[in-house]
Amino acid sequence: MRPTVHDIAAAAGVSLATVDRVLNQRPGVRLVTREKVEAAINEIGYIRDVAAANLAKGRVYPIVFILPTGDNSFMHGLRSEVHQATLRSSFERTEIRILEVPPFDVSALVAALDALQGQDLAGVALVATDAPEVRAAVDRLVSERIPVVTLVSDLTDSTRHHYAGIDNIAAGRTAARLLGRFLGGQEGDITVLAGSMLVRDHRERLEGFSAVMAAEFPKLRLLPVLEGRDDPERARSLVSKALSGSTKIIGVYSLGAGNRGLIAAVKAVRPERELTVVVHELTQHTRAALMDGTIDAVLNQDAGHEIRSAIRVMKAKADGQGVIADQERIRLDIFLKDNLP
Amino acid sequence: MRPTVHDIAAAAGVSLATVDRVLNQRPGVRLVTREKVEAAINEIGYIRDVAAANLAKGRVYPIVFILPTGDNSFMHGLRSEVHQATLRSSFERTEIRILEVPPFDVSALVAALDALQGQDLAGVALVATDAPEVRAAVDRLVSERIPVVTLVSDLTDSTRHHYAGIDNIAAGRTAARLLGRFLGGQEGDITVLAGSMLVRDHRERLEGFSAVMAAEFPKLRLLPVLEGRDDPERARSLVSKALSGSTKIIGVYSLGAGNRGLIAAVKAVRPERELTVVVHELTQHTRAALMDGTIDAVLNQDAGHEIRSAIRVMKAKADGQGVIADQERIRLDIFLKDNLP
DNA sequence: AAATTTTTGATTTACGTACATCAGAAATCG
DNA sequence: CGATTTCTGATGTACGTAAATCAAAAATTT
Repeated sequence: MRPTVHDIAAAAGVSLATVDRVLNQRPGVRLVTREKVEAAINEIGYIRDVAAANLAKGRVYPIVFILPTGDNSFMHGLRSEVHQATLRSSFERTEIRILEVPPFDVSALVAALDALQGQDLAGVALVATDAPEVRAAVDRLVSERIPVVTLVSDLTDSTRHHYAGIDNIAAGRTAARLLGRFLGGQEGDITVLAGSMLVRDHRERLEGFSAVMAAEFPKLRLLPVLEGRDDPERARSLVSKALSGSTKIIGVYSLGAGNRGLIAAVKAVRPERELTVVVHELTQHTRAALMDGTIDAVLNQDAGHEIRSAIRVMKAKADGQGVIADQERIRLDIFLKDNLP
Repeated sequence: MRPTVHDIAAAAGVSLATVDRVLNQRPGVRLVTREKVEAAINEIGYIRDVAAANLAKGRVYPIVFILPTGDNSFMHGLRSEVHQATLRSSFERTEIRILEVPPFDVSALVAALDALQGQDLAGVALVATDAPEVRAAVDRLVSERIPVVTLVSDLTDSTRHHYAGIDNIAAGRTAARLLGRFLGGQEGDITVLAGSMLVRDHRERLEGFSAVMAAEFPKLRLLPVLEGRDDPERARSLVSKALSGSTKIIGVYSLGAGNRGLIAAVKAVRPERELTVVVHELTQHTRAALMDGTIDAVLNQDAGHEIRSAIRVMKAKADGQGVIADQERIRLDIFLKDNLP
């Protein structure tokens, strides 16, 4: 059986009350006594039973998710996964609140973050727009000892505790290799559709994609990036225009959301044009397009895993505990039509 | 706050003791009273606080893992993940025991399973060799109300509670499409290296692979399957012989373990021969081969996830609880050189 | 109706921790 | 040295559940 507070008390030759004072950093313990107790804790390898402690404390974890509004399927999925999590909240002792802010809107995000200051929170998770103001607002929360986790898109140089999302540079590189290999040795143009260069995940995907394309597939030329702002209609018109503008386009990489529009644009030129298409985020639209051959591969991050991981990490940080790093690594899923879940 | 046993007692107009008798199926409650209590439980939506119950019971979960011996890296990895789990056992209240049996050995596996009968276990996890005798032995454990989970390779038609592993037909299909697309429109032979057709995962991978190859890549011909018994040395000699036997081989699919040997065989004919190679299981050897270009893609199942998932599921079953299905789905990882973890 | 059996209630202890109170001991101050 | 402050111990209650005991009530049997 693992040691308890009683064992510490016995080992250190002090009373239970003193052990409690040390463990919970309450005042009224002389330095020498405190050290004696801490030595005993280390020696017998005491680890607090979090379940029992939570029971005694009646602990709950108030958590806030800040998510972008917008009607693309990926964000819908993310919101829906947070709602799923709220259904489990009585088991997990969480109290989840969702704030919605306009996408790519720095000041709205900052305002939402600042409004959380002073609240007693076990954690804040946000889809970050990568800007200095946002970073500063996050740092303010962190300095209030509130655990902060970035979701999907990370924040450069901030002090956030954790990032629950994929390695976007690797994702871009992977997309490039898939597209390049699928195209065999063909020569032609590649068009890239992004959401916005204001978010770090999109920038990083592009960076990885461009690097591998340049280094390993010299016969493929990248056209200037289209910014669809993750909006299906805008994406459709941009891609349509690009396709009619150049007949040399043989590949498409969509690194953001709004793929509903992209799929429509590609379908409109089929079957006259042969296109190899790699996109991000598995939704009902991209899934159908993968099945019917409009798309060749979908790169995905599992929103459910991200949300659950973010919650686990925030709770652990709030308790000053560690996490199983490997378990919290969000993986890049690659879906071909054969391995759809 | 969620309702407690006290709330049930008040709602049903009975004492705490009676509620306890109903909840824990203890004798001494009249049918009408029991129904009254059960009605109250449903009405107020009581859910047992598992943490508090475990605390009160001093509950531990004795779990047995039955793993094949053998010196291929994948099984080493699997064993190592179980060891990792034992390190967390004081937190998770598990008591994990590992039994080792020779690989592909039906009677040894049956003997190990039967030896567990009558023991008070919270779960048994095994890498199944797919045979009727094994299925019968598993069914015997299940009929003793011991939760049984198959790991990595499933058992046909058994009553096991859960399978913690990937969809191997999908894995085979995916391998075929990757190999087919990477080979462009080339014509030639494909050689397939398996471990043993006695295990269901290998059979299923082959089935999926063959199906997609036949249906979508008619220019690629499958050579007879080589059975390497997951042994590196045997794999090396089989593949070497095959490569020197036919100069038309342009692709290799290794659906089992022992890839150390396969890699050596491929390297021996490089760079004269151009081969596209897809293998299963990410190990230090396959990782290095992916990096240096010997291998083009690695399909992987995350052993750590499988073990942790198996433990979560066994604990939940032992408590008669449900699981988050999506969380327990083991995903097929596809690794190119760009997205290695 | 009495005797017996079955069912129910009341109460207590326990799990490991948190937290509060009060008295007593030890240290520090004047 | 006494007075004060600081530290420590002893003790009790609580969290939500499990499990046991014993007494009392209700149902059943004779």
